[in-house]
Amino acid sequence: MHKTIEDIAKLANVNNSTVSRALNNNPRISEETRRKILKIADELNYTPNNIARSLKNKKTQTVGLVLHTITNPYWSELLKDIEETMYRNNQDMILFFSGHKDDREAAYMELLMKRKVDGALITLMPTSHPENFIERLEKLKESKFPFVLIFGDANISCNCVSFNHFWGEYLLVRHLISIGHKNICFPLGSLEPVPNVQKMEGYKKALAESNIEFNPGLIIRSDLSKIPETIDSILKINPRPTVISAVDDNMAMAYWRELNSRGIRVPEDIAITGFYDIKYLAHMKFPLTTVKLSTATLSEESIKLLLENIENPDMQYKKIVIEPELVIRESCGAKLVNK
Amino acid sequence: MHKTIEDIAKLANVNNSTVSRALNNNPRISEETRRKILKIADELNYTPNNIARSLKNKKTQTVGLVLHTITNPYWSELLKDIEETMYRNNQDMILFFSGHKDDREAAYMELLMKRKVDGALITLMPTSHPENFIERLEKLKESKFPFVLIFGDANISCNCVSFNHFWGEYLLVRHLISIGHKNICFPLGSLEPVPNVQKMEGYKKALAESNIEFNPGLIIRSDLSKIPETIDSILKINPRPTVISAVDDNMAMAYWRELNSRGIRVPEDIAITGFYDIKYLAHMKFPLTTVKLSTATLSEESIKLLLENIENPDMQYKKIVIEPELVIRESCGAKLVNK
DNA sequence: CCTCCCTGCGCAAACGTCTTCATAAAGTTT
DNA sequence: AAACTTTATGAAGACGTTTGCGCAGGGAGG
Repeated sequence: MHKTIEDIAKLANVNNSTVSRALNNNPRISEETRRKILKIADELNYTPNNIARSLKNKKTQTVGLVLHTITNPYWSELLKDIEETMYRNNQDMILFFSGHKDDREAAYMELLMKRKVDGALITLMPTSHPENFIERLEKLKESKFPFVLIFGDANISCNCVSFNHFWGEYLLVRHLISIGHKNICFPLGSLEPVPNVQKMEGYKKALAESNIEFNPGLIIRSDLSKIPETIDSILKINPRPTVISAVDDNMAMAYWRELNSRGIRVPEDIAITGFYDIKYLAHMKFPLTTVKLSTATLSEESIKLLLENIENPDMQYKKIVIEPELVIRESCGAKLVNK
Repeated sequence: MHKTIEDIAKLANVNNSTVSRALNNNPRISEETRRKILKIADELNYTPNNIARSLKNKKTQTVGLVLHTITNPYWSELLKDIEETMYRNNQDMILFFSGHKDDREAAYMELLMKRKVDGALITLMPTSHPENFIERLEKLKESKFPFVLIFGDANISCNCVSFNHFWGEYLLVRHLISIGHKNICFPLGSLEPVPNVQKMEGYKKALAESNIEFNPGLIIRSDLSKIPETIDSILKINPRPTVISAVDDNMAMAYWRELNSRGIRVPEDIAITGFYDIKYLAHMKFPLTTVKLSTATLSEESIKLLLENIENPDMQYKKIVIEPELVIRESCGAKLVNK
C-alpha cells in the first residue's frame, strides 16, 4: 500500500524525524543524508499523507467556496478562474452552492467550520436573505474565521472584493451617447441593491456631462419573468428609445430574443447593451456590447486577499474595488453609426 | 477554542472512548450516559474534528470531481446537480478542472491520490488526448482507486454512466418527420466520437422507418469556429433543408444567431434543433427543441455508483446508460405545423 | 453456588506527521 | 586544553479520533 515516512526511515537507517526534516527542506540536516533520503523516497514513490499533516499543522491547504448560483455562465466562468488560481497557489477547493436558499446557506456556513477549511470565499448576491446572511457573517468574524466576500459592497465591514458598477455604467452610457444615442432606456428590477444604485449614478453622470436631460420615463421596472411586458412598455415610450441598457447580459439576451420574435432587429431597429460580459454568449456568436467585470481579476484579487487573511487572522479588513472595462461589439449599433 | 472529545470526557467523568461511542451511536453504551454525554457535547458546541477522524478511518468523506470544462452551461448544470447529490450524501467535493489541457489532466490524476479523496467522478470528453487519458485511467484501476467515468462510452472497461445518444437522435428525427420535415440537415464535426456515431445511427433509423431515403448530402462538416461557412453550405443544398439538427445546443444557438443576422427567421424560414437541453438557454427565452440529457439523473446515478465502488473497491465494473428525453419547444416549427 | 455470558465502560495503542528537547560529535574560541 | 558553540540526528510526545482488549458487575442456567 502507501508508503509512510517510517518506511523510508527504516530503509535509510535513520529516524522518522530525520526523514521528515529532509522532506521538508529543513536546513538542519546534512546534504548527504538528505540526498539519500530523497532518493529512497523517490524509489518508494512516497507521497506525504495530507491528512496526518493537516492534523498536526492545523492547516488543510483547502479553502471553501460558497456560491449562490452556478448555472449562470458568468459565475461558472468565475468558478473556473478561481479554481485555476487556487491550483497555482496549491490550494484545494471545496464547493458549496446555496442556490439562494436560506437553509442551505446556513448549513454551509456551519460546514465551513466543521470541514476544517482554512478560509473561504463567499459570494454576496442581492437576492439572498440579507439579515440572516449578515448575521452569519458576523459569527464568522467573531470566531476569526478568514473569509472574503465577493461582490460585497461597502455596507459590510469585512474583506471584500467588488467592482465599480458606477464607473462601468458611466463608461457604457458615455459611449452610447458618443455614437448618437440620446434616448437610452434603462430597465432595472429594483433600486435597492447597491450595484443598481451605483449604475443609476453612472447613467446620470454620463447624461449630465453631455447636457442630456434625465428622463425618468426611460427608467422602467423589469424582471426576467416579465420580458414581453417589459418590451411592450419600452415600445410604447414616445419617442421610442434607440437603445436598451440592460442591467446584465442575461436580461439583454432575453430582450434580444423577445424583440427578435417580434421581427424587430437588433441593433438595426433597436440597440441593446449588457453588463458583466458573459464569455459564453460571445462564444455563441452574440456580439453583445457590454461592460466587462473581469472574473480573472476578481479571482486573483480575492484569493490573494484570502491567503493574506489566512496568514494573519488579525489583519485589518480590506476592500478592493476593481475597475470594469467597456467592451464594444455590435449590439449597440456602433458599427452602423460608423458606416 | 474548539472543543474535543477529551473536554467532554472530563466534564462527564467518563473516558474518551465512552464519549466517542456515545457520539457514534455505538449500542454498547447505556442510555443514561449517552444522554448525559450528548447533552454536554451540545452545551460545549462540540463538532468532531474531521481531520483526525479521517486519519483514523482512512476515509475522508470527500470525493474528487474532474471536469474538462465548466464554462459550458450544460456542465455547470451538471456540476450543480452533482454538488446537491453530494450534499445529500454527506460528501464533500473537491474540484479539478483540466480545461482540456493534457498536462493539467495529468496533474489532477496525481492529485486525486495525493489529496486523499475516497473516489472520483471523471468526465470523458472526446476532444482530450485519448491515449494519455486511457493510460491514466488504467493506472487508477491498477491501484484500485474507486472512480466512475461520466459520459464514458463502451470502449473503456470501468464504471461508466452515459446516455443513449442513439435513441435520443432517433426520437428527435422521428418527431421532425412527424411534423412534416423530410430534408433534415445533420451537421457534425467528425464521425470519430462514439456519441456522434450513435446519433448517426439514430438519424438513419428514423429515416428508414418512414421510408425516407438517406441523403449523404445532408450530412455536412461543421465546427463552432466556422459557423458562417456552415450556414453557407446549408443554404446551398438543393432542395434547401427545412431543419438543421445540430449536434448540441451550443451549435444550434450559433446557427440560430447566424441565420438571424442574415434575416432568416427561425423556425419560420428554417427550423433548428439542439441536443443536451441546456437549461440556461430556456431561461434566456430561447425555445429550442432539443433532446434532454438529464443532469439530475446523471449525477444521481454516477454518485450512487461511485459510493458503491468506494464501499466495495473490488466490485465488478458497471455500465449505466440513461435514456434521453425529447423536449419539444418552438424552434423545430412544431407550433407552425399545428396551426 | 459455580460457571457462563452479557452489558457498560476504561485503558492504551494506533493512524502518519511534525516538533521540542536532548545528546553526541565536531568545530571554534580563549 | 578547557570551555564553549554549532551541527546532525535521535527519542518521544502530540494533534483528535477510533477500536480491540480487558475487566467488573450482574443475571441466567445448571
